[in-house]
Amino acid sequence: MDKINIKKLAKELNVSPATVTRAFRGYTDINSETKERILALAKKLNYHPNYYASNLREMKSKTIAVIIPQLSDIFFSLAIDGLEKLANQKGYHILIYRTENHYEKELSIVNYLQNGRVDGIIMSGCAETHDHDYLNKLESRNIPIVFFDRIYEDVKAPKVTTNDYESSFNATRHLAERGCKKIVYLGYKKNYSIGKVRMEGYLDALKELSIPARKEWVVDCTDDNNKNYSIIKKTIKAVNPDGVFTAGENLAFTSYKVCQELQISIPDDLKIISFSSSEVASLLNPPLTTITQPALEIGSKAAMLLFEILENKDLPVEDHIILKSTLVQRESTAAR
Amino acid sequence: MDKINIKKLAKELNVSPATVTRAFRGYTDINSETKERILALAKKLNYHPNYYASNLREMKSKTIAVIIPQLSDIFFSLAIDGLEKLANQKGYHILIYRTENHYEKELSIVNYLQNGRVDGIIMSGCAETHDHDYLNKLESRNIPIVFFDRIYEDVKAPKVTTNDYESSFNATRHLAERGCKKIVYLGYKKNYSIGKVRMEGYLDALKELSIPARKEWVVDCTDDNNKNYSIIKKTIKAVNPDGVFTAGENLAFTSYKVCQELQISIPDDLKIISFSSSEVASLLNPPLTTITQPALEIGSKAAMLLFEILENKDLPVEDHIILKSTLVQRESTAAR
DNA sequence: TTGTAAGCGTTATCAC
DNA sequence: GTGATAACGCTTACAA
Repeated sequence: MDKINIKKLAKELNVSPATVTRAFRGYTDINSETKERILALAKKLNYHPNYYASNLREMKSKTIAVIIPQLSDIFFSLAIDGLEKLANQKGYHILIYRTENHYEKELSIVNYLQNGRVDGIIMSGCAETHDHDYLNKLESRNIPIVFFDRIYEDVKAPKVTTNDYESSFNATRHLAERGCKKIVYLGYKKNYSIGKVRMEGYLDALKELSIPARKEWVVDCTDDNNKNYSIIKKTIKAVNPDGVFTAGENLAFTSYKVCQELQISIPDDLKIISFSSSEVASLLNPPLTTITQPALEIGSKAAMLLFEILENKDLPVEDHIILKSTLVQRESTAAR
Repeated sequence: MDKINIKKLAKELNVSPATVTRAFRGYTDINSETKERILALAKKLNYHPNYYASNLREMKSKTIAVIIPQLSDIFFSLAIDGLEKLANQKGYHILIYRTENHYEKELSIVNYLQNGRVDGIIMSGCAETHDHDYLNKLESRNIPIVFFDRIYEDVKAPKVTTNDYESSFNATRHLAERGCKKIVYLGYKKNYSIGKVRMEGYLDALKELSIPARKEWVVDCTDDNNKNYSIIKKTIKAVNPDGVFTAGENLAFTSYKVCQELQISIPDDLKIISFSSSEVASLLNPPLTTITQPALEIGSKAAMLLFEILENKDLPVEDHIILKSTLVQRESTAAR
């Protein structure tokens, strides 16, 4: 069997290609009997309108790109689950790109997407400190962006985040209220927006609590759990903190490991609180006090914003949606 | 500024569109000076060859679809991380589709993909017991599939799995060797291939150990942690097992929760072993004995197979790659 | 209700 | 080295 296309299908039935299109697109100006004949043969021959030809003709793709650092982080995978669900309902398709936190990758992905392949982009950035010209170029192409979680303040685009500053502030105070005096902040490289904001919440809380912050209390971690293990171990040995606030759950998990090895008891010797979206937090030993982000909702809100823009090019949309995180207290910060 | 395209760019420089293509595709039959002029203006005008036009012309998309039940499962997100990495190296793009374990969704996704949108498909199925004609149709379109983890035996396509049967057998024996006599298997609906295979490993191990299996020891769970909570609680109360073997880590996590509430001590009253790819297993209370799957490798192997097929349409590729899982013993199955 | 024909933006083929 | 031209498969005016 030769490759089927609209012309062959049309010829087979003695109709024109235009009529085949009418059948497939659900237009009303077509005899219902003709339509049935067309769809029946199409099914038999396994004909489907070629996606690329349709797109070329229509100049839109019903596809969006999602750019994130990585997938195997429960926060991002939840966000994408939420986002995909909405996209699916709206008939959109999702291309996934991972930056692995490399600026160069982000740059090349975004540049690539200038080719009109997607109608819009949802992203969580990894290059806060870099120049963002490559993103502004998208505007001239009418490819809208929506940011979530790791945003760029200097790019004019809608954003969805949680109340990171406030949450960090509260987390730090939470530790202090439970008696901690030496509170370490384990965060990510300061060029991530969230790294910075969370650190600021932490520092401001210390200030308000009249705890003089020390340089060695603020620790930059990486994406590599093994490296983090060394970093955290070194920090705990050097600083001997009684409280640890971590910007990501992996850092908390790794801190648990370090404490296990150093025979430091949580929460008696050291209290830990962490940002986390994972259900396992409550199953750790001891259960981990978390600031839980509404990851699914963040994803679907970001998608919602993008679709609003795409479906309503002129109307303005909300500029910055802030979803609240929740502090869930568990045993890792229990006062004894 | 009007929308830029190859014709306008060519006109601007007094060259033909063909020459512009030569510049962009790195062909050698072009004056290097001309090439530079073209690329320079292209950059200035932010011109990129239209993706859909190229694809229509070339009849290939350098895009693959990945169909999975969900993303927020560490196994799948790791697999996709591995897969994306390889795809990226090979210049392929990834479309993500979630079935949420609904056969209808899988069906409609696969049918949709008949439109030539992707060059190939990598999938983990959710409809073992259904008819798989929709997948066979892809063959006539020359769209290859590679399965991973949740495979369909009756579809002729390369597969990547772990040694599920053997691992389940060993896990069950592991429990028995540590004194368990009433071993419950918490699995997923039997129409998943892995659900079935893992159950068979469990049942055969019981047989070999001369432990008569009882119907109520084999429990079907769902994708909903709350529902599972009720199911597991009911089972533990009814059966009062001394060993639990779970087919997925969420089931183990949930079992921990149930034990917490019922004041059942792990591993003294009940030992637990589970399939899991998550790094948190070792941080649970107590640390969970796992059968750890090489999730990243599974993803990249599946991608590798697909690319081999795509780049070498005629040559046969390996039919079934089996990667070994590892039993990592921790405290949840300690003999006391 | 249907058919005709133009055109979406590329790229491959051929001619020069 | 370069240009003209046809085709990829579809959709949409417009005509009938």
